[in-house]
Parts: sequence; C-alpha cells; structure tokens
Amino acid sequence: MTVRVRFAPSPTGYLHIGSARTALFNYLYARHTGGKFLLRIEDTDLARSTEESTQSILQGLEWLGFAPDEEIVFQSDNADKHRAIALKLLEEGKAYRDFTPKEEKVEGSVKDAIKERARAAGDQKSMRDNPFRDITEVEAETRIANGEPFAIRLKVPMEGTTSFEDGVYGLQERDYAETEDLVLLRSDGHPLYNLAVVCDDIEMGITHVIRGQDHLTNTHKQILIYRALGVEPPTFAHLPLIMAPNKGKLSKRKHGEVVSMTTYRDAGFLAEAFRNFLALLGWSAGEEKEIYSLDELISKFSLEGIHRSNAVFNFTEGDARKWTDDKAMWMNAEYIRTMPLGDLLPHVKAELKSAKLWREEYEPDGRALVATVPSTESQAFEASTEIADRPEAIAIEPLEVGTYDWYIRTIDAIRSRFFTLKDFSSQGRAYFSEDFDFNHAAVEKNLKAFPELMEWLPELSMRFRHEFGNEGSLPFTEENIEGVIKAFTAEKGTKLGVIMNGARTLLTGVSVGPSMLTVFEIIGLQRTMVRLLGRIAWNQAEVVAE
RNA sequence: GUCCGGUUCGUCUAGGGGUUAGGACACCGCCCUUUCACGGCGGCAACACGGGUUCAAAUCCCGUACCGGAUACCA
Repeated sequence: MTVRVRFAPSPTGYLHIGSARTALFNYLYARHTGGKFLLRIEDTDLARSTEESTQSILQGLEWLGFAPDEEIVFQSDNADKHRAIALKLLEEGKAYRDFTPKEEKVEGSVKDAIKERARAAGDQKSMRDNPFRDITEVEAETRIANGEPFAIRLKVPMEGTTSFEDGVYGLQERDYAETEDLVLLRSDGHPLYNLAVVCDDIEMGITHVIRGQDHLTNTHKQILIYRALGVEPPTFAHLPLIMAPNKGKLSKRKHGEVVSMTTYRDAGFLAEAFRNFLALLGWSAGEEKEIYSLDELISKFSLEGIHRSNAVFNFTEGDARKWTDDKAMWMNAEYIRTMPLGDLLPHVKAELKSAKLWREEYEPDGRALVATVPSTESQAFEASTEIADRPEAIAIEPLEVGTYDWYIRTIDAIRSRFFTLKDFSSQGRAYFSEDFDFNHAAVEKNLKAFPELMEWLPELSMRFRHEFGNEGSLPFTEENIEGVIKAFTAEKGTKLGVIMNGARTLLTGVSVGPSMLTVFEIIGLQRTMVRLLGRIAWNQAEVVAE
C-alpha cells in the first residue's frame, strides 16, 4: 500500500511556523516512503475562513517548495457528503439527536469558559448522561414535528477504551468515560471538524496522519468515528509543538510577524535554509550535523527521529538584531556563503531587481541561465563550481566594473558577511550604485574618530591616480594596491587599520565586508578615486551624524 | 478539576546502565588580516527534585514539582 499523507491547514490566518513544520514533516515522510503528499484546506468554519489566508498559506507552501501531488481538496466542498454520513450513523443507531438548546456564545476567552465549565461539572458528571441519548423514536419525531432544532451526536459506547499506536508517542489509550458524545452535525446542519476530517481522510485514502500534538485527544474521537463507520483508522503520528521563548503559545496575536512564513520569504531568507532549520526543530537524525540538503532530509527522515518534547522558537521581541531565532539566521547566512554560487545567483538577481539595482550586463548571452537552471543537485554543483572558479582565474587583471565577470566576482566576495538576500541590496548597495547611504555607527567609528582622514583619504585618491591612472601603469589589483597602501600608511605614520577602515566606510558606506584589498579592486579604480575624494560622502556623513 | 504528554548547557539537540555528558547557535577570549559581523583555535555553560532497583543511574521504576496540550453545536 503506498503511503498517502496530507497537510490540512485551516485558512484562518497565514502559514504559521508550526504548520509549516507539520507540512515539512508530511512532505518528507511522503518523499521518504515514495508516497503522495496531499493538501486539504479545512475551510468548514465559514465565519473565520478567508480567501486571503488560503492564498497566504498557498504562497508559504509554494515558497517552501511543497507542491501537493494531487489536486487541492477544499473541505467545504464535501459538506453534503459529511452530512449524509452523519445521517447514516443516525439511522444505524450509532448517533442520536440532541435537542438540548444550543448554548449562547460566551464573552471573553472561549478556552477559559470551557475550563470553567469543566471545573464546575467536577468529576461527578458522566459523559453519557445526555437526556436525549436514548429517547424513543416517537419522542424524537414529536419534537422534530414541533420544529425543535437538534444536533447530531455520536453515541459513544458505555464502556471501553480507544487506543492506537502513535508513531511518535507510542501506545495511547483513553477510556470512553473521558470522551464526550461529540457533536457530528450542528443544529443548523453544519458538519463539524472531527466528522469532516474522518470523512475526508477516508475519501482521500490517507494512510498516515501526521499532525500537531494538540490533536491527540481529537484522534481518540476520530477513532470512535472510524469504528462507527466500520473503517480501519490510518496510522497516526503526533508532533511536538513549537513554543514561544516563554514556553507559551506562539501566536500571531501575541508575537506578530515572526510566526508567519511569508515574513521569512520577504526578509530575504532562502527556502532551503529555512526548511533545514525547521527540520531540526523537533527532529534529529541522531548525528552531529546541522546542514542538510533536501535530498538528505528526505533520505534520513523517520518518525523515530521525532521528539516528544516541545521546542522553543527563540527570539527577542524588540531587539532588531535578534528579531528571529539566531540559529535560523545563522543557517541562512551559512547557506548564502557556502551554497554553490550558481544556485545563489537567481536569488540575488531577484533581490537586485526589486531594488532596481539590476543590470542586464550581469547576465549576458543567457550564461547564468544555463548555469543556474540545472535539473539535479549535482549538476547545479558542477555548473556553479565552474563559475566560482572563474574569478580567480581572471583576477590578474582588474575586472571592468559592470561586466558579467565582475558581477560574479563581486557577489562571491560580498556574500561572505551577509545574512539575508536583503543584504545584497542594502549593505551591498555601494557595489551596484553611486547612490548609497552611510551607516551612522560606521561613520562615527571609522571616519569621525580620525579627523586626519579628511586629508589623508583624498590624498590616497591622488596617490592611486598617480600609481594606477596613467598609460602603462600597474593594474589596479589586490597585490599592487597593497603595496601602495602600505607605503602610504608608513608615510603617514598611522596604523593600517585606520586607513583601511576609513576607506571601507567611504567606499561602501558600512563597516564590514570582504578583505579591503578585494573591495578596492571590485569597486574599481575610477569609483575608488571619486569616493575617496569624499566630498559628498563627508558632507553626507555630517548630515547622517547629526 | 480531569485526562494526556514532556523535562540534558540561555536556545536547538546527541547520548539511553560504567562518557572528562558530545555537537550547533548565542555569548566571551585568542589567532589570522599591522582593517570589520568571514575563517581558525579555545572558553563559559546542562542531565528538574526525591526515593528505589543495581557493584554502578543522566540513562530503568515510583513519586513530587514545574511546563505544555486537550477538555466547544472552533479548527
């Protein structure tokens, strides 16, 4: 029997980080077993479901790369079938009509109201004492004739236990006494969650249900429905939950955008990096390794590797530097600086395009296209190493700014200190445009702290012109630049760092980046000379500093 | 309240009768670059508590505490 799993979000918000991980585990399990990964939108709560959040969820899944193997099922489309099944159970005496008037919606927290009601009932109350559980058909007919509304509840047997072997938590047992006669159909004829899920899972041929641990008790209820229907339940596996830093619930209301998948897409995260991070939240292959390609995750994934304890998604609210989990950020940076360059290029292109920094010269003759649209990972690697090898081979002569070769070398150089794709257009802006800002802290630390630089740096500009700017001069390459800079530094009797850091800030607007010699070279002689003169920059620095 | 589940460095985790309790992130230090948030090396830092079983318990059993989930005519 081939494995069929499903991810079944309810469209009442965007794709939550916990849901994303559930989707990931389902996806990995399907791929690992050669099964099918299906998607079902549980939009039976018309009041709360929105088209907007359905789209947001779909976008999140698309970004993560989890395309369903079959057509998407919308649960609300099956409401008639669910109703029919509830009626069938009623007919068979496995369900009954409950004429108890519907309770009014309570004010405030629903959760608290439920807790309060349960406490008030104490342990005296039996789950089987519904007065309508065993009324005669005649009485029921009379009430119906009187126009009394009724809900349909499952008639849970008086004695027994539901049990199942959970793929993660092991044997789970629950006495019938702990389970209420759950409502299948509302008095307005609307099918409820547990009924809808069971019916759809049966119809979709689901073999393994992998979902959050918060569904553990639902599973017992659902098994009761499977039994009433005479259908063998699928295998269940429940996942530990992802918690907020205070070990409480991670929610949009309390924590905002950090929990939404689209936030990470928009913040310049790579889907492969985020997937990798997510996979390690609650699962481990039992080895000392952090970076896993999707293929590796698929081949190593197993239910046995899933933990039973909840994991904290660690971030600091109000701290711009730690707005999301450190490890997620590190993982993204790690991918950006170590992944095959050819795989990174399309992402950088998209980022530069959206920042209006892209130039067609960066991708002539469809060269990058060939290298970056490989059909397998190994091909991607070959293609990208080929590209990555090029810069070194041609570094003997300075590259012409704005060319394909220059672009490749520049991206490869600057990616080493970047954390997100956004950095290519923000921190890296000075490489692609004359219109860039100066970081306040960098100006303070590297320029204003050394007033002499206001003289020295323009002087260095003239020195560069003298050394490299004439017919037959040495090429403006790292090795040659180093010689000139060192001599210049010695002349001024200052530390190399002062000159280097000052130049870095004047040239790039920031205080970090690749080796400064590399920066000089890829900024190029012309731009270096102009920027070192620094009129505009010093002026701007003043403005920014104030 | 009741039922279910959990508890190894700040966080993610490895280990599951004998380990100097390992790795990663974060943090700190040193080195490299007479420059930085790259890189290299190192440091800080954990078995919730109490009983038992055992020659030996972080590991097995029981209890306690704490945390989480569930307990809807929500999903």
